[in-house]
Amino acid sequence: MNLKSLSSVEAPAHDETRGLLLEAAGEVFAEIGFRNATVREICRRAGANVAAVNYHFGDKETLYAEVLRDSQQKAFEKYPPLLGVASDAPPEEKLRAFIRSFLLRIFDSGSVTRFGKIMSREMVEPTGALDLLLEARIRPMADLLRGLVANILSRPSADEQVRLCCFSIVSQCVFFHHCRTMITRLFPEQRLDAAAAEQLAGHIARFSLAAMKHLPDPEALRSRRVPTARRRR
Amino acid sequence: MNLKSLSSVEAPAHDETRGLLLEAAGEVFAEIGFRNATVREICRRAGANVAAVNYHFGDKETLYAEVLRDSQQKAFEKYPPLLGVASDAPPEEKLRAFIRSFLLRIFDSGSVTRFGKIMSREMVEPTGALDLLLEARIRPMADLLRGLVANILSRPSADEQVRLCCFSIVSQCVFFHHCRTMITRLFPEQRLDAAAAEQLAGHIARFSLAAMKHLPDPEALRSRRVPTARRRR
DNA sequence: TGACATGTCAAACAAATGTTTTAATTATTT
DNA sequence: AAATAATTAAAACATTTGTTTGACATGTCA
Repeated sequence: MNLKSLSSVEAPAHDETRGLLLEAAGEVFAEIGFRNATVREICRRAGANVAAVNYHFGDKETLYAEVLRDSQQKAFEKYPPLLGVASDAPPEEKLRAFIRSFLLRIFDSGSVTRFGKIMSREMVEPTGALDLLLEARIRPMADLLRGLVANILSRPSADEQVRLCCFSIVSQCVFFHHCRTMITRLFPEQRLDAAAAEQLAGHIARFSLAAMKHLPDPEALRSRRVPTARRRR
Repeated sequence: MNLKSLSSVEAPAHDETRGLLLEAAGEVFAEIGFRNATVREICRRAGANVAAVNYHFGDKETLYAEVLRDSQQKAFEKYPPLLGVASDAPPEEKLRAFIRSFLLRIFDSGSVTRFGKIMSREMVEPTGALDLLLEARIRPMADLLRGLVANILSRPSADEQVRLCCFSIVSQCVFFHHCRTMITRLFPEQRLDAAAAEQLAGHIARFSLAAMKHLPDPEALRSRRVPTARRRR
């Protein structure tokens, strides 16, 4: 009857526990990782029976893959790689936007931050679920950044210098979730929240743009190393 | 008799298994981490009984702490922070040495590399063992770097700009063990070994020095943001 | 040699944990 | 309302894993 259709719209009753499990699993996996998380704890938080995970998802691993897919979707929905910048903007501005949304994706409070936490663990201890994200999300991001950097450096995308600069930029962004523990212990004065993201994004963009604009030319650098160079200074 | 003292010099016979356990544990912990490692696998590799770990070290955690202490010791013995640079060298040259030895410490083949692998995991999932290293090794390194950067930027050590630049430099170094998985999947052409360490160290030093030399002045930057700035261009 | 400390080993213990089973309950359809 | 399907619940299962135990061997020293 209409009562059924109505309830199914505002709250999907029949798979309510499935949703609760997904939510609880997201929390737990982000907090302590796939291996350390127990289905018992997940079910407890979801207010469900221990058997619920296996009934709704088959096994723990599939649940994890589902959580990763879900959190990644939400993270990129809220913070697309070039958030708030026109498609015809200059590459420097696009790079700033890229760095900023990267950091916001990490420092967002709430459930979005799960994606970053889970990804940190995937870097050190990859599961099969990572491969799904790689081609769908990560590689397009990498290609986008490579294009921007190539443009800024006026060099081909496949250039070694371009690749190295991409490493330098991304490394500064991921640093803050990978090393959060160490940073807060060594530098308690450094805040790590959404407000800090804006500050850090500004620094990383300035630092990287200054570097790329004034990087010594690789060809000149090579010839400088040759012992038979004509001029010593 | 002298037979005993002789054998104890060239090979400590009486605690031979202890050494074998330490070695095997180093391998296993570096490969799969503290949580995933089983004392059974460690003992198997050491050719010892399952009870050996508890007999020689008390428990698994103490063994882990011992491994971390040992690997850290060896890593810094072989690659001190300012490897191969005179104490009166200019700060730019010291920074180059700092970056280079950082990377060599990571990419060294053999048992030294364990330190980097274990540290990567400690960043994401710290154990109690991390605290021991923090004050003894990590903080002195951080202070050293901070001093160099402050010198290069001609700013006080406590300056925010200095702290941010330290982040930028260290992040580029640690990137290659934290994200090794992702890097090799996205950029199979990027080698990650001792030879690559030299190449990468060169890039990171050039990139960071170029950035710091040409970073816009923070005071000028702040005033530029003020809406009542006198001159628009 | 005999007493004693040290080290090793096989077996067992105890707890944690992913998964399965089977019955009960609830919802949906005929 | 009866039948059928979907979901939940409690208990049990099977495996893994850190640790302990008690017997046995080995070396040391009086």
